[in-house]
Amino acid sequence: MASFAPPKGTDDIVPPASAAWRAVLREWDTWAERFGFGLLMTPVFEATELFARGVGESSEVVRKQMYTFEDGGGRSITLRPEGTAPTVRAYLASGVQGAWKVAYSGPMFRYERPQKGRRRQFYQVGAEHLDSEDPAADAAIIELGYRFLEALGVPGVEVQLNSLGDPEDRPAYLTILRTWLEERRDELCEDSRQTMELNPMRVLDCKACAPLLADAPTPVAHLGEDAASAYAAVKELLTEAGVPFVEEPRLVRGLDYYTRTAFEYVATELDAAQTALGGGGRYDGLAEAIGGRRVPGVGLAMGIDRIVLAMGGTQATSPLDAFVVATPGRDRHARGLVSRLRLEGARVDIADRGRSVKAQFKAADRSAAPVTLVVGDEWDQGEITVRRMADGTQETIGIEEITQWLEL
RNA sequence: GUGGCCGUAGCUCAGUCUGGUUAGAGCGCCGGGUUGUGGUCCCGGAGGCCGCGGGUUCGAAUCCCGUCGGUCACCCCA
Repeated sequence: MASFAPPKGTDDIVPPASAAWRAVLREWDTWAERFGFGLLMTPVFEATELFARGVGESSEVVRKQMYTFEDGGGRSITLRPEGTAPTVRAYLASGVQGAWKVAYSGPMFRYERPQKGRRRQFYQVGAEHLDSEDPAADAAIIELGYRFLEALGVPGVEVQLNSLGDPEDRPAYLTILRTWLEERRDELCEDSRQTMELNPMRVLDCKACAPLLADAPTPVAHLGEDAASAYAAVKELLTEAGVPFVEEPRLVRGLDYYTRTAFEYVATELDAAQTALGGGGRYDGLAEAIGGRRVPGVGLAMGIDRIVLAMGGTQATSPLDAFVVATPGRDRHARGLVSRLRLEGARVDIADRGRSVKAQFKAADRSAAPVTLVVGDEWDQGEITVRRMADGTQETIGIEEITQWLEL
């Protein structure tokens, strides 16, 4: 037998499970629009250099997780591992001046060993607010993500918040941190000792060293004046908006471009390996890092795979309002009825022609539609039979009453 | 990149330790019982290179080696 399995670490997302995905994407569109974010679509592949410079050479993503290949023209191409760098590139490419609020959704790619909630091709929704330094933009982004998860009914969502400070404050802080880490070098795990050389701040995130790091100097305790007042403003605005959050001084994100605000949405009810539903932060230096002018910005990204996991298969609503069954010889009438109902906005389906009534009812049952409409000889009297599938009760009604009966 | 577990029907699995006629079950699917009624019941049917390759043997789903795939965790992250 031929193997039709998709490539390692990728999935076909098929019904009925895909219903949850559809719900997530719809909810995202709704909330992004409510918050005033336009739609952005960028290529799924970009020049490798964009991510190398944007995401950062010291990040795990760039060092060993990129899908990179050479195209027919000898260019080094990379399947996008995240959406922020492409967004900033698109902003610079578009020639737009001033604030830009965009939202996107689509597949991202990272070459890793797959496991639960972590795939080589995974899906994110994201939003970015460019050319804004106002902490209100940070707060609105965080609120957007929170409202979205709330509306989906994701249980146990916790917003974790931190500030990583401005680039100008970074060298002084890093010196303090390095010194502190050096003094305890022997107590750190092997990974942390390596991370220390590459990007000392990320050591703070090491779970194995967590007890030791409880007293480590944190970026939020060494903020410059501007970053400190911005952080205070973000917290105040979130409180006013009614978005609960917890401060997490050792929260450090894996991508190198973050400055000031950093946050994560954590699903406290999931296993440790999948708790990170999404996150984001401010990236005031990113546009310059990829060779553009200074464009401060803040954004968020969330993993649809993780959100669906956290929702725990809660979607139970029927995908159809009605299923139509045709008795022998009534197929044309039945199909005409289906067309009419669809035009009126109903979600209706019908089986292939030539199937026995019994087989059609079986299909109706499987479709989970709450009612079945039977088109039979009563059609000639302007009537059809409607059957409630839950309890098997049925009655004959006038054709014109259908719309009303379906409560459309 | 590291480690554990697992590959037999569409799905879940038994059979593997102790090699031996045509490889099984449940569920699902299709048809019939009921030529206009599903979900229950009864009957029938389709559907298997036992992951792949090599080796041992008179004989391999079963033993050995390799390989590929799946899965979970570490790392990291979404």
